[in-house]
Amino acid sequence: MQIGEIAARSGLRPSAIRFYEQIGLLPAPARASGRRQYDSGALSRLALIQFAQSSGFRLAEVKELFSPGVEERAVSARWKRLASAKLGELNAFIARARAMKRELELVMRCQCMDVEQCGRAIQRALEGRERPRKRSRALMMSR
Amino acid sequence: MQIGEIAARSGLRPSAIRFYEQIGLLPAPARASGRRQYDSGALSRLALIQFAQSSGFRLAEVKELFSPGVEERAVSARWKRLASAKLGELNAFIARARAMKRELELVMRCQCMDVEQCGRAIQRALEGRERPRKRSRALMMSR
DNA sequence: CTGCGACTTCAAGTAAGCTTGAGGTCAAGC
DNA sequence: GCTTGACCTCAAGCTTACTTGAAGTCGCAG
Repeated sequence: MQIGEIAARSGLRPSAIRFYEQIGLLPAPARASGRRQYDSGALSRLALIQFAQSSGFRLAEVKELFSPGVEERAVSARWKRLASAKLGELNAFIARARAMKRELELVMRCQCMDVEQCGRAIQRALEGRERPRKRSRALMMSR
Repeated sequence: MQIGEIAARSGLRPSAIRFYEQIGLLPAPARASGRRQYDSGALSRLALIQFAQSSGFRLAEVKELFSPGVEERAVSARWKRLASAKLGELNAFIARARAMKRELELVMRCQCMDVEQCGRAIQRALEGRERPRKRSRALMMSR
């Protein structure tokens, strides 16, 4: 299989596959006259990468999943460690999203005519309440 | 008020305030011997920016909130339009996060010893199921 | 006069996960 | 022999919200 075919089969673009190889996520395959030749093992590995990504893992975490340490020789052990950390992140994440929803519901009741009025209103409403010291950009939305 | 003081009062860094001015989010204030002089209106505006951000709006959206169009002259009208769109995004977002949680719970039951085995298992499990055509990176976690 | 701290501008760097572009190679088909 | 299409490498671009760094200015204290 050349890169175009494995790309089509996995639903990824050739550029993404080259990128995975570049960052060490996918082993460099054999070459025939300069072109990458893949086997079905590569396809499974791509499926695993995609699944992990869809479960919320970053590529760096997927990489960690792929690299056996001295301890966790079984991949299941690494999955479990990473997954429970990720579950915590997701919960924090959902909680933050819900807090945003509550703020948005307040916003829906805004009656202000101009930005100045609204700014003062917000300022009064927030007055005395402590401000987070460090700006935590907790959430970024999809495009 | 010089930039250092308004920064301290708003909890932002001077660099962030200059950046807001640069992208047209904050009007350029008067200057005294080259230095920016702010009034309390600027402080309210910063409070509004921070509140909008914490409600999930991007700076581009906040900018839109600040710019009256021909129609929506009242800021409340712009808030409502933006907020209802954002509510939709947030719901999609929470749904995606929950789907991730379900996948993670599957992962927690993994018994595989190595990556190859796990890759094949995932591949079999996903077999026949349609793959999303476009990669939608729906979620990014906080750092 | 010198040093200090706070300010100024402008450009470049950061994270993540790729994509895009430039410029070149290669085998097959006409 | 030439075109076409798929591949190659390497570098740079995209997005967002800033931060960081370099190099310079400013007023005030000592």
